[in-house]
Amino acid sequence: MKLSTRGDYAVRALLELSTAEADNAIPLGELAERTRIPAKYLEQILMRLRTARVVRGKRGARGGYMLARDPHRVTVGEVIRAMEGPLAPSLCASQTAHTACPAYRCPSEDACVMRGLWAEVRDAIAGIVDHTTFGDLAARTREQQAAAREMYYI
Amino acid sequence: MKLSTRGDYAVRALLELSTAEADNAIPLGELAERTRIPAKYLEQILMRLRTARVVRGKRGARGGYMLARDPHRVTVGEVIRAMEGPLAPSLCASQTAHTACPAYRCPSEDACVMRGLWAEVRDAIAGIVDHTTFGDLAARTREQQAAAREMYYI
DNA sequence: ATAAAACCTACTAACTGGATAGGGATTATC
DNA sequence: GATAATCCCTATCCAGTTAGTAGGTTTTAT
Repeated sequence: MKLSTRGDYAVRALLELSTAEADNAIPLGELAERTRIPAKYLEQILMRLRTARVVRGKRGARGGYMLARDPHRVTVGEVIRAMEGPLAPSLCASQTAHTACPAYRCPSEDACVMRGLWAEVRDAIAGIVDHTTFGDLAARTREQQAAAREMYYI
Repeated sequence: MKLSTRGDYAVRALLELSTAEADNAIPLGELAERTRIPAKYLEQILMRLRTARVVRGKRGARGGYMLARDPHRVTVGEVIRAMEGPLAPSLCASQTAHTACPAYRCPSEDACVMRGLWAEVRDAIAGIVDHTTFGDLAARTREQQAAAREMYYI
């Protein structure tokens, strides 16, 4: 159930964008440097995120990338789905990309025991990632940093 | 977060073995036929499951495969891990195969916001699959079949 | 002895992940 | 209006994994 680097990179880059000031575009090069993600690879990821309407690009000099919305309105789940596809372990249990069950002995959608289990798992994952926004993550990051500073002063 | 066919096949084959009578070995060919999984591929999967001590093979004529334990003592989580690796979205949040966080800006294990989130997801998944056994699944299957028969008689 | 079966190793084709490369289009600034 | 910075887009490449096939060796019930 591991995330590919694509998903991991996307989340990390967005967290970086979320902690930046609103309406302040960060150029690819700087974002890549800050996150230590290969620039040209990050560019492709940002293209996907743009297609998903999660980020916006501003062209030309002084351009860069910024969140397309308020960080509190961008969920982690939406980003993971954009990068990795549906959350469900099996497409027969997916709400966003449902397909028929591949099992030979699947009695019917409603009666399929495996599908029931995969749907439980999907709901459990979605319950977390769809209710966590980049606004939340940015806030937690700030809290952590404040806590670290306090430690330092003692 | 999708399962590969390997994981899906493994679970389906084990469910088939779980509904069989105890101590009654099912030969590869029959298991493949019942589940409609390519026989030689299923064989490799069963080899892995044997290494994981989930199934046992009985050689020679009248041989076949059977569960190595009572179905109620084989969890879905254990099988998924054997086929797909750790459940956690990132290895930094894995309990079974922990490694350092790959993020450049990771402040520390305990303070890492991303790791916290991935750990939540891992716990949510594990909470389901580690508490669901093939005994449970077999029972649910029998219930469904009984319900289907009842429908038929009405 | 024979046939049925697990066991094991090697191979292959296709796909995916993780990049790298390079050119075209747009825009702020001088 | 030239220029430099920047996004935008497509192509290519390599390595590893997935999904499957093939064919042999060993064990065992009959």
